[in-house]
Amino acid sequence: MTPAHLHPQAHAHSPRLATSADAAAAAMRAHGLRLSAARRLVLEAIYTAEGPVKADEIAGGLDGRLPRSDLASVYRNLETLERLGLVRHVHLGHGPGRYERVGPRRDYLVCERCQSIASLPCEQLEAARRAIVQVTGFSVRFDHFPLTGLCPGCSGSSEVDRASR
Amino acid sequence: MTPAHLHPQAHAHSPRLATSADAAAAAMRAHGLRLSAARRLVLEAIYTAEGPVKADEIAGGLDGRLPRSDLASVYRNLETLERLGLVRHVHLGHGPGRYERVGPRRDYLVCERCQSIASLPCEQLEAARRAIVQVTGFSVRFDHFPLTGLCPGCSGSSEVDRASR
DNA sequence: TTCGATGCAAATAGTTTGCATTCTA
DNA sequence: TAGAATGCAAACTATTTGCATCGAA
Repeated sequence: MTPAHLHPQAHAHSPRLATSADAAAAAMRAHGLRLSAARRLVLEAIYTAEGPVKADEIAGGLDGRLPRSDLASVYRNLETLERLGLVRHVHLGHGPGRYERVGPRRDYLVCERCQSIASLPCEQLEAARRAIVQVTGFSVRFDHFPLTGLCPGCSGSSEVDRASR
Repeated sequence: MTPAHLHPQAHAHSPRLATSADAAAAAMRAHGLRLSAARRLVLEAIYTAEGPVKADEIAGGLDGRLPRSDLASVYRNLETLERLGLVRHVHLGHGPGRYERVGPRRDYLVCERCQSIASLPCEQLEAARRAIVQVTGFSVRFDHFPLTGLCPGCSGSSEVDRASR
């Protein structure tokens, strides 16, 4: 039903996708799965987006950057790709999950006052994780649920400001 | 704003509730709100339960320990009580939120392999929070979304065990 | 020419909202 | 007795599932 727009210059325009598509194709074959157009599209979306994206954003075609697709299939494919280790999902607060490619992991910090989001490579919080394993015995990660709190700006503000919301 | 807090048993049947009910009544009056039966019931559930409880568990009457009530009203009252600072909610993973009384805060650690849950007073992870504010400038808390990772048992297990699920 | 994957619709889980009725202050 | 709160139903958001059809290998 929507075959035509998928194949054009994937190589010229999406270098990173080309690579991931290869990796994906390999993973697919290794598991006896098919690399369908819809599947390729989800991968393309994950690699086109700057950060973690919502399923409905993928289905919506990322603001016209990609063709739209069926939401249920998007979810099914995200699950498949997660199982294959090509994609993972994170939470940046309440609301829908966000999906991103598996790669260098980042931790996300969400300000509960101004909602600003910061992120940084996981390694930078290694000391904090060590402090936690030392006290609790748990080897924790900060990269699935968000770290919430006050951003530098909001934690520095006055009591009056803080009371205003 | 949060006056009468932790008095030991004042009355025979619901010692902790009696106190919280007083605090609640005060907070209600201070905001021109009414302390209705349904509202009292939600508070009673929060103080009866051992840990954080789901809205539908409250509506269900905590396994017969309390009368059942309407789920929508439970949600409305939880929201009200949260606004008044008597209740707060946490997440212990995917799935429904859990509600607990405001009081000494605890952080929750969830094992992503065996699903076991541990908790400890927030203060015990102060060093970790300091490490994070030092690197990021964010003053984070670990008590709203769970800390996930591997519990002592699961992180110590062999590759073979780990591969089995 | 299979059977895995799709697309649509319907189901499910968690939570919120509209509204006529009830009950607290 | 005014209007806050209830209870029921319906809406809503996020996600999953059933199923007939389609298409990649």
